[in-house]
Amino acid sequence: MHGEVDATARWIEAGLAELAAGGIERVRVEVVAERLGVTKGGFYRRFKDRRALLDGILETWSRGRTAAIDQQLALGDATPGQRLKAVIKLYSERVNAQGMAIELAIRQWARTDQAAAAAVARVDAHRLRNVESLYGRMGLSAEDARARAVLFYSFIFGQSLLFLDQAPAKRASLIAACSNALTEIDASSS
Amino acid sequence: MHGEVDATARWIEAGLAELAAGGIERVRVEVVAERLGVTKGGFYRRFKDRRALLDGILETWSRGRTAAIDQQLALGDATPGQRLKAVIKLYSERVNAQGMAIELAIRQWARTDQAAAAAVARVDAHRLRNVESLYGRMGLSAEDARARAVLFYSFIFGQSLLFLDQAPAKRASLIAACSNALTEIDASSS
DNA sequence: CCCTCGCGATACGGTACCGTATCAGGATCC
DNA sequence: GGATCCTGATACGGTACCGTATCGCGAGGG
Repeated sequence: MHGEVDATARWIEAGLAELAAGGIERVRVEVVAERLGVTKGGFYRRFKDRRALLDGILETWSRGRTAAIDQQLALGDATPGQRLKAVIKLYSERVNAQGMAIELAIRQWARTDQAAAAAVARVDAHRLRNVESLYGRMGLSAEDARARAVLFYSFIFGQSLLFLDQAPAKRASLIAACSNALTEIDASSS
Repeated sequence: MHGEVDATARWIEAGLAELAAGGIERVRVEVVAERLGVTKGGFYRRFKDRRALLDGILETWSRGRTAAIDQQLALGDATPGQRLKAVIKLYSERVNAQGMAIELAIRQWARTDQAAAAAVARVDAHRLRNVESLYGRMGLSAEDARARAVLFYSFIFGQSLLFLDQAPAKRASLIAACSNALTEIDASSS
């Protein structure tokens, strides 16, 4: 009986780790196999080819991301501002370096791969809808909420591009300042 | 006589094009040679190895970026707000898709390569200094100006990650809205 | 007019990877 | 206790690339 994790999932997991470590180009069948401590013998029994692994990675990633958003949506009594700050913290904290590395690698990959681009678009739509509604609840018009949501996520991804090696302390205070700027609403909308 | 462009520069130029098209992993000696319409025969006469080409690419890129900033600094009678808007426009316009593709590819590369990380850090420091001083001239404290500059560049890179395929019209209006938000200063700093 | 020399083409061996085919060793079923 | 599977190891041919060595050609200098 298969009391262990599905072996297919293990291949995908290892593929994601490799993706985080060196981009999609490093997700090679034999390299991932070595990470798993096996040879590629069993790979082609579960996956048609390397591309099938890549598609599995995309599927797992996009499912996980949208699930995380839905879960974050479900926490009950936080104000919109608190939730926005929580999202920024979630994405900018050192704990999540692996997740952000995967995110960036997939986005880079999406520039030349249709399937990856579709997965990213799906996840982004989910994210923007969520943050947009938070800004809406803070009193912004639909249009302003949309623009603010775009600015919000642009910041989240942008800051991870900007701080490649920055000292954590300095980085934290800068992010906090931006976090404040992004979670305040002033009445001076044009 | 060598009336043509330096052949070394041509290799680097072609390498940058390949970098934009598919990331650093696609910058292969034989691939770049094909783009130039030659074989790799002459390559190893000018470059020690593939790594030397990559270093040349970094050098050319970082020099070009810092030069562009200095030049942009030199335009005389624009207000800080106008200059900030001009920078956003410069980076977000479709014309510059190639430049942005190079930028993102190098940043992804920098996640696993020391030399690339150093080049990016050099260019970023130059950029942040410039934008920071513009915000300073608009009346922000040094600290606030710094944070605002970080937010500014995070947005610039983030939006290029966020809009992989978006319809240009929708994209333009969203960027305009963010552009306004980033170039206005209100007195409500904490 | 030949000699040399810089240049790119060609040819080569080596490596890392893909995908296929085949094989051996345990579990499972009868 | 054998026949049957399921699984991962091994072995193979093919491709794309790296870096080196060699060669032929055309341009200048004597």
